[in-house]
Amino acid sequence: MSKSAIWCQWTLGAKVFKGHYVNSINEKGRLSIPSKFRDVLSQWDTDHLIITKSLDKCLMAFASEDWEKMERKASSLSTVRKADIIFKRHVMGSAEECQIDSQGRILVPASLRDYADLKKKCLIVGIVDRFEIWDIEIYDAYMKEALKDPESLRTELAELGL
Amino acid sequence: MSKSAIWCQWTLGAKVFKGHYVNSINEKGRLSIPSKFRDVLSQWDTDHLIITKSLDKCLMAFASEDWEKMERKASSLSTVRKADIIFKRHVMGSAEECQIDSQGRILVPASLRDYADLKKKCLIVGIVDRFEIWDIEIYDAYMKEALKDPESLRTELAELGL
DNA sequence: CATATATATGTCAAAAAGTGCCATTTGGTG
DNA sequence: CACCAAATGGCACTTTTTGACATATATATG
Repeated sequence: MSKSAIWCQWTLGAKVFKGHYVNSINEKGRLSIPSKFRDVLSQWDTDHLIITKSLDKCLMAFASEDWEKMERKASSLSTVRKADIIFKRHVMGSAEECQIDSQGRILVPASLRDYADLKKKCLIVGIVDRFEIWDIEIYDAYMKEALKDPESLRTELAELGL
Repeated sequence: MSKSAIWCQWTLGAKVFKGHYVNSINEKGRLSIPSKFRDVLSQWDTDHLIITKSLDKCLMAFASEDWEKMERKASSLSTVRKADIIFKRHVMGSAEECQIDSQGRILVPASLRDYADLKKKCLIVGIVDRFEIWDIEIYDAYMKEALKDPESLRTELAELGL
């Protein structure tokens, strides 16, 4: 499937994940999914998410349709090439299906909670076809670092036509 | 059999092994299999696993159906080529059948336990048609090393369209 | 061959983790 | 300010995991 085909899909009026939300996770790992995001999910008529580790210290959440695209990509990766295996172990291996309960919450599995070091306040960031879950302090520190050298970031992005 | 044929099988709603779980192995080598994985096994209507050594310092576990695929592949390997023989000795030769008990536990045979250096906390990683069992410290060290240069990993993966 | 030692298995119970439901709080909107 | 929807907190209940202990089986040793 070409990239442009995917892109078309998003331009045809489909709802996408966007925006920043700060929600709290409790001691047992329950976290409310922002209602706007539940709206987005409802267009796939699904009440579950696939949650997995990002390469960054945060989690990624997908609707199952989009997760399957990831799986398809992963299945074409090598079983011996190092980068490929690392990706499969880390990203594919840690994926878990999470049911959204009647009050719009999920239980974030313990190992994922630990990985992203989710404490209390979580930042939920919509990124078109998926969203990320960060511990808010970690996110703040990360962005502070990322924006420390804004000029070279501008240069890189400008090269991409932005 | 082509890769795409295998892939089709997974898209037809079959449950697959996925997710990271941290369980403890006791002094006698007993280890709980995550209940989600037992669900996956139940679709094959089986209560035993084939466990063997990975090329990495961890174990691999298969449902018997999928193990047979491995055996078929192995039987097509050369009897004289070095890599083939090593693979057969190491992976096929060390395979053991483990019964899941009424509480969902297996006894990990001593030789395999030693190989993977399983101490207390084990990480169990679902990888579609099999799962891996790691000592958690070894896994962390492995991933830390693997992710040490995240930028080049990102670059490599980006080249694959990820 | 009898005995000691280690290894394996079965069962029980405590502890930890996950789930469902209801009540309260929060925050936005008219 | 009153209303509504969204988010959170609390509690009871279920399932899963773990630890402990007793019994059984195997292996080694004198």
